[in-house]
Parts: sequence; C-alpha cells; structure tokens
Amino acid sequence: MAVHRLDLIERSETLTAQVAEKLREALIGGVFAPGDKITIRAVAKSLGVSLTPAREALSILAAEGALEFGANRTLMVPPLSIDRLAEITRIRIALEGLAAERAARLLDEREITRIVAANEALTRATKAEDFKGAILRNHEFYFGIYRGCRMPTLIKMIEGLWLRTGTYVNLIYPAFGLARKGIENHERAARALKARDAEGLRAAIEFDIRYSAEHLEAELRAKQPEALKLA
Amino acid sequence: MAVHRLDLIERSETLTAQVAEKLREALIGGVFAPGDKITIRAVAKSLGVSLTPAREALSILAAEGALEFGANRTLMVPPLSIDRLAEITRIRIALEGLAAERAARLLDEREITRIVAANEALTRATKAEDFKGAILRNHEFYFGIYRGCRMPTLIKMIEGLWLRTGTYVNLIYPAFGLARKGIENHERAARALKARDAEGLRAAIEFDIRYSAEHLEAELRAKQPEALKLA
DNA sequence: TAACGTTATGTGTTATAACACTTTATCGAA
DNA sequence: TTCGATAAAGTGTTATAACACATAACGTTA
Repeated sequence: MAVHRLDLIERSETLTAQVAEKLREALIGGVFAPGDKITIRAVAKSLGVSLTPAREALSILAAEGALEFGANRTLMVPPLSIDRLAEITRIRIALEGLAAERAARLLDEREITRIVAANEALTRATKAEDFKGAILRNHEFYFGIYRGCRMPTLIKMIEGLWLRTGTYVNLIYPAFGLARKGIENHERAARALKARDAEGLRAAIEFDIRYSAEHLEAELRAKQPEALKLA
Repeated sequence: MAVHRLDLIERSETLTAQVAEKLREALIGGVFAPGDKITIRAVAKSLGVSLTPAREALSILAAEGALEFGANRTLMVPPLSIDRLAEITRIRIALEGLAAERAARLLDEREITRIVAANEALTRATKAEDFKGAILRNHEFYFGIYRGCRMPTLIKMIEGLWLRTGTYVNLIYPAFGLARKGIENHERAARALKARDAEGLRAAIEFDIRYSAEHLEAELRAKQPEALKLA
C-alpha cells in the first residue's frame, strides 16, 4: 500500500460544541450579568441553531457548573455569594497550587519564555488600561503555567473553576487591574518560574489567588451586600 | 383566605436526569467494562426512552468526565492508564484532604456517630465478603465525612473523581477489601474524627487514598500491562 | 379599584424524522 | 479461498412538532 502521509480531514465541531464554546466566551467576556435567566430558545435563535444543540450545550455548561438551575428548571448565570467565593478560592488554592508546583518542574525553557512574555504583555495592557486584553493575557499567563503540569484532568477542572468567577472578574477588573500589588505578585511568580523554584511558584500563585479573591470579596460586599444572602 | 398547609407537590425528575443517574449507578456498579463503547440508541432502548434524553444524559456524563469521546464521536467508558490514575490520585489527595480537614472542624456529634457506624458496617461487610455492600458502605463513610465540609462545589468535584475510578474499584475490590491495612486506615480516620483532629484526619485520608491507589496500580500492571500505553 | 378567572404567550421536555457518515454484512469475480 | 466492491444496517447529528406547565396580559366582576 502506498503510504502517503496525509493530514487528517478536519471534522468541523458539532453545533453543540460550538454553542457551548460561544456560551463560555460570553460568560467570561461579561456578556451576561449574574442572575440572568438564560432560555434555550433565546440561545438557539441568537446563534441560528435549533433547540436541540442549544439545549444540549446549556446542559453541558450546567454540568460544568458554569450555569445553574433556578426555579422551575430555568437556567441562570449563577450569582456569586461570599460563601461560594470563599469555597472556590479554597479549591483553587489546592488545585492551582498543585498544578503550579508540578509545572515548575516540568516546563521547558521555550515554554517559560513564552509565559514570561505573556506576563509582560499583561503588564503593558494593564498600564494602557486595555482591560479586555489584560484579562486575556492573564489567562494566557496562568494557563501557560498550568499546562506545564501535564495533568489534563486537573487543567480541565481549573478551567471550570475560572468559568464560575469569570463574569465577576470582568466586572471588577478595572479597579483591580490597576493595583500595583497584582503586578508585583505576577513578577514574583515569573521569577520563581525562571528559577524553577517549585515551592516558590506555588507560594506566589497561592498568594495571588488569595489576594485577588480578597479584592473581589471587598467589591462584592460594597456593590451588592445582598450577595451574602443569595445562594 | 383559608390557609391549609399542604405539602408541596413533588416534581418528578426529568428523563434526562434519571438516565444520567442510572448511568452513574451502572458505572460504579461495574456494569460496563473499561473501553466499552456506549451508543445513544442502546441506552435509549434499554431504558425505554427516546434518543433525546439518552443523548443529553450521555453528553452530561462526558462533561463530568465519567465518559469519554473515542474515535468518530463515539462515547466509551474511559480506560484507566497508569498515568491517569496517578493524576487522579494527586488531585484526590489535594481535594479530599481539604474536605476532610474542614469536615473535622464542622461535623456535629450526630453526624460523627453515623459515620463511625458506617465504618463498622463496612468492616463487617468486608469480613463477610459482601463486596457490593462494602463498596456502598465505603462510599457512605467517605462522603459522610466530606459532606461535613459544607462545600457543595468541592463535594461535587470529588464525586466526579470517584466516578472515574469506580469501574476499576469494582473490579479489584475483592482482593483489596480483604487487606487488613485498609481496615486499619479507616480505623485511624475514625479515631481522628472522633478526636476532631483535623490534621490527623487529613493525614489518614490522604494515606488511605495513596494506599488504595498503589493497590489499584499494582492490579492494573498485573492484569493489563497494555494500560500503560492506552490514553 | 382590587381581586379573580381566563386567555395568550413563553418555556422546558420529549419523541420522531431526516440526513450524513461509518461499520458490518453480503456476494461475485479472480 | 480470498479480495474487493456493493448493499445493508448502525450511529451520531440536527431540526421540527407536540405536549405540559408556568408566566404574563387581559378583561370581567364585585
């Protein structure tokens, strides 16, 4: 048999997967407000698909925890209570600390330089008050590190957690992004990374998670004290 | 208005949710073998529902990581490679350690006595070689503890992790359950729990996770050395 | 005007049909 | 018998229709 090595035909993703991805983007992009009800038909119509893939995508997002069921089986963007933020923060510290520690040991030089570059781009974007860009760079920086741990299940779980706070991060980033402390935290992480200091990187990441969570919590208390009562 | 206090009508769960639950039970019950292909129509027919809820339930299970996509969008019960087991074990230690530590501080006396009772029932079932019962008691014991941490998101994540190894635990339990060491581990956890020794409980749980993972790994290497190569 | 019943609209749920693609079975030719 | 083409069955994907239930709008009545 003549063995010509050909690239595989790329199979376009299913509509369900595309809808789910669009919804994730909208969620971290701040398109929805916390507490917004999301209906199947609205999603289907706005993306030009039938009910079937829209509904399936929504139930996937719900399974991932990015959406939640409200009364009467309606779906909504979950509001973030103080308690829930505290819980997510604890889990993030455990999981992202683990990922960071292992990544420090496994990342190769090329990846490290790319991550450091993402961090510099983040600093520039923040100073230029380009918040959309900063959020993207921030994601690149963190997940550039996490991908280094070579634990795909772990990475997927961390992504799920980020999705839950994504809406809020978007809401408060302007105030938070300008804080000098945030940039310092990233610098510390970048230094530990370059030195391959696993414990140091873990500490820096954990500190940054805690720091930004405190910032977000303060913002929550200020802007919507009723978050204390919400589920 | 005559205010007669009536119980609320119980709304039966959707077919989708019921199918998903049945599948989870089958997965931890050892009905499927790792690598088995699962088709939408087979699930639909065997449970007497149409394609729609069957398909939706399957995609939820896939989102939870309990099922995986194989070639050509087929769904299958994910085989457990040594690497993947190692990854899951690391995550479990991080997450279940966190849950146990907080639970030791928050559980009340009534819950603790119920957990200890579940452990005693587990020991009895193991000695009587009632493996089905032992697996159930084991679940009760662990999640009795974890529920005490009052972190619903965390608990759901841990449940997802258990689902991934469920099939295998079922396969190897007879050999594992009889190990005296396993019972000792549980006893140590129960003692720490009664003493409200958070650090001790975390250590006991972490040790038991590591111990049973080693046991499972040895079994994997013995029974199916090809697991090393599988994804 | 306020409370209530009625109708209309919106919404989640489920079944079914149609389509494209893959896998298996079948069968004829070398 | 074996290889390869063709037919058949299987399978995932998607759209649509029908149904039950919830909510909103509307008008009627006291």
